[in-house]
Amino acid sequence: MIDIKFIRQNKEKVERAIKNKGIKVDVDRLLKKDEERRELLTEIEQKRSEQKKTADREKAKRLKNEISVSKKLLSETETEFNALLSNVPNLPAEDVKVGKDESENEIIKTVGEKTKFDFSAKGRRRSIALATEREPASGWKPQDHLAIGERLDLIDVKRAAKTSGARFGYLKNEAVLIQFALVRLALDILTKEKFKPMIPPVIVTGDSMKAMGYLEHGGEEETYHFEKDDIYFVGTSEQSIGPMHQNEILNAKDLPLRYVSYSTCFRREAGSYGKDVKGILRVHQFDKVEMFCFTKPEDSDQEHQYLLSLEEKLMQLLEIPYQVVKMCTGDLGNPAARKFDIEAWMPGQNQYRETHSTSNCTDFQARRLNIKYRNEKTGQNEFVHTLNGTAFAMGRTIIAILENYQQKDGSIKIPSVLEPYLGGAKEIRR
RNA sequence: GGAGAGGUCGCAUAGCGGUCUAGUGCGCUUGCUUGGAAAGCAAGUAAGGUGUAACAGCCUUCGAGGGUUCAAAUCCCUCCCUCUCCGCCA
Repeated sequence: MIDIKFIRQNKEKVERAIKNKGIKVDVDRLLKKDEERRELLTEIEQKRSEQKKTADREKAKRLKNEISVSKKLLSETETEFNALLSNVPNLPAEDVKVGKDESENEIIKTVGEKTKFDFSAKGRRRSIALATEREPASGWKPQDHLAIGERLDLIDVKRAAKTSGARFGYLKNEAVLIQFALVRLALDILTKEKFKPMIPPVIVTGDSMKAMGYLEHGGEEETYHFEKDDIYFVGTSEQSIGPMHQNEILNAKDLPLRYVSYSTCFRREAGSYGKDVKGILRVHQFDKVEMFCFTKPEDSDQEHQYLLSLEEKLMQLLEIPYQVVKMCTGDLGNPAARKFDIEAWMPGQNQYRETHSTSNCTDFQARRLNIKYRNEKTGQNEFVHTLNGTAFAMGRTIIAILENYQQKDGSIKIPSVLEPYLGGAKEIRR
């Protein structure tokens, strides 16, 4: 949520931000409702004050009726006001490029060479950085994760379709062990960085979900919503970690407050029919290790860079080539002021695909969640900033490993950083 | 799922139609006192909105929402949550 006072004083700026995010909100009407709302409020407050003071019962009764009429008007006005206000997205940060959609995102960094498959040394895969000399042997093409997964009995989407429908998958055998290895690796790295490990609820109330800012502008369609109880399955554990401190005033000395949480994530993937239908790249359910931070406002940009650096560190440990993409305004989403994605090179698809995402949501979520800290300098309670970032999204990271680490003989080399977590296993072979 | 008890200012508690502008204790802050500390004494001690140059003022909030009343922490209704006992269960 954006501060209504800020909108009053910066109308043009807000309208430009809305336009740049590719969203429609009637700011004029919002401001009109704001004015109406305040007028009614003043009127009611005056009458209430009078009503309290008067000793005349007749007058009190008359005031009571007048107040009740105005209150009804006020409640209607506020309903519309709130709806309009919650549709105002977070403002993009100054340094974010104005752009229409993902086609205008900027690639700001590329790390590692696209994996080349040099099989001249009989199935031994060279390190990513060095394996640049040769083209693949003639007639040989890297397989995609589904082909690999089925051949090595690691992934089963056919049976998942039978039990659960489209866009589900069974992970099997070493794929499962790799998932838990990735979880351990992420937790080991991040607990050293003072992140508190969490396993959160994957179901949250409607209020929590709304506060995180993912329901507006079509977001509702992306969620599994159980209307009977007004609860949602989370699409990411961010939606469960953020609301945890709802209506709290955090201790300034505890900031930045960092959590790393492991949870299953649920997405309806409505509107993505026909897109990424192969394998487990885009599924309704996957597990993810997620970072979430609460910071002082002045620290959030630095924290954002820090989250990005941790994501990169994790990818570098896996030795998977990737690029860092900075989202343009049109691809930021509702709550984010700035967002970076990491896209891993996926040889089976011959393209970079998103595996990580990190956003600085500034005070947008904190306002709705009412999470503050005491600013020692001003003596005031101020809203904190919230940030989130992927540590590992399991399915996609496993895809990246299978596709980048495949050998000519059909086996998969285990990334060396994961070996200790897999009892020293070095490869998957059948 | 069944039965019962309860949710009040950071914590603990009182209040059960107007005296609540929510009392008291603890905690905390400041001052006095002290060589310093403790104790003692005194004062203060929420959030939000509106408003203001800034104060002031005014309004709201006793789990949430509705209702009764001139007047609600207090009465009524609905919902949420917590605790105890029973049942079921990984």
